[in-house]
Amino acid sequence: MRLVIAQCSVDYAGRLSAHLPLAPRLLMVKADGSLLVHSDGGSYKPLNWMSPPCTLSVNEPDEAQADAGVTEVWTVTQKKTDDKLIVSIYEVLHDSSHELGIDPGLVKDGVEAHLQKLLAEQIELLGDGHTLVRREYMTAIGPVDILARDANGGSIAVELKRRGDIDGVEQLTRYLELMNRDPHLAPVTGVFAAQEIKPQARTLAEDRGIRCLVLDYDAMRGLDDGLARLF
Amino acid sequence: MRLVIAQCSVDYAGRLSAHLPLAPRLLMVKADGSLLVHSDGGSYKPLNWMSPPCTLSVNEPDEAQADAGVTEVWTVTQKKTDDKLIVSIYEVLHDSSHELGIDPGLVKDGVEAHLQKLLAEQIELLGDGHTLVRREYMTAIGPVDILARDANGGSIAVELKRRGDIDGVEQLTRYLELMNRDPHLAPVTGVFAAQEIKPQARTLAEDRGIRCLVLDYDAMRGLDDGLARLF
DNA sequence: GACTAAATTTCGGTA
DNA sequence: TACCGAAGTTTAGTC
Repeated sequence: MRLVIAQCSVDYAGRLSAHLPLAPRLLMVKADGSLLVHSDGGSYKPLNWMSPPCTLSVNEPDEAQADAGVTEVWTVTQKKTDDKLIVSIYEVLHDSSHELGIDPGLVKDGVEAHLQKLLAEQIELLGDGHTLVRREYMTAIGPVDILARDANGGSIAVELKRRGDIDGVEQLTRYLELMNRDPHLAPVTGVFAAQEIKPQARTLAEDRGIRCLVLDYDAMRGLDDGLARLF
Repeated sequence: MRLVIAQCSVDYAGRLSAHLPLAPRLLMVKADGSLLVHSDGGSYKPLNWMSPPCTLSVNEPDEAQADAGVTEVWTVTQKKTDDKLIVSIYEVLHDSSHELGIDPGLVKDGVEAHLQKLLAEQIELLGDGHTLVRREYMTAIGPVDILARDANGGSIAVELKRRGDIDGVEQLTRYLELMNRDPHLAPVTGVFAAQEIKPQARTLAEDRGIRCLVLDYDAMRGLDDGLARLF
């Protein structure tokens, strides 16, 4: 990895056009040739970048550029998409290279997957007498997060989200439409379950006869830990 | 901005749990206190990070950590979400600080906006005899990208996307439902136009009587450039 | 400020 | 490998 702090301007041409005016920035060149241009603030997203696979070539400025004060021109190109990133360097303030090797990688524990597991274990949160049929119930247009039955044996399709948005209601609506055509399942009732449900999503859901259920992740996890301790 | 290359392991606890085993990595500390942990490959996304506003505190390792070879422990906390990032540093290979100042920011030109402009200019791509009514036609639930009329004077609502996904079809469906209640407009036909249309989105659209139109951005742009040269 | 839609999205899983 | 959905999404625009 090569780290360069430099006064530079940047131009990107590809899926869109973008330009960064002259300012000091960090240029990070990774081992795979990819380039990240970072400022000293904002989020984890760079101001501009080129994803691998790509190639970096360093060139002399032409006469006009040299007159403007450019000392180096970096061109990063991606073969597949024809994207091009051009960095005009005016002054290098720092330049260092480091051997890092390949990273062993991240170990992580997801959230929606965990929520689904917890709700499947605590299916009575849907209401008294509810039973689990199965998780990830396949349909022609994709898997329904949870299929259950209520106390009367009616089918319940559950769509799970961390944040309940309109998109999730649409998704569940499509599933319900399809499943209600299946005589083995119909009638199928929808439950939209999330840690947080946006008012507009709730309105749309209830307007369509879909029940909304707000889940308390910490409580569910706590109960799960409690169960784990008991057995 | 402070750049540190170090042997380190990283633990994150917050909306999920994540762990990075011991390896050399880049630690980028931005002026706003945010921290990015980068490896020497992958995309622009860091292996792990903490978004601002957050605070970084550097501490001595406890005895057990010191015995394991830890020389410094960085703790980054975000007050609002209670997220916590802990970096255990074993060996510092590089450490430098740089003044960058605030960045003037990115100037960019989107694609969807450009596509809309081009299609409005080349409205006959919708079919012979089609005429433009207006772009960004406002409805109660948001603006329709393009409203046009076909050769028979019938209304056409066009939803434009770079990538035609199911969401876009749902969006257009909502517009059509609403617009067809307006006697001045009805009947309104839908056209789903995109550079690329996903098979599932196409199926859903055609099932609802919405026509799909694949746009050739380069050709449209080329034609536009040609027009620009002519006039 | 809340909410919605887009992203040069990236990333992971599955058919 | 392509496609689809989620993301500690982030970001930008609109109401």
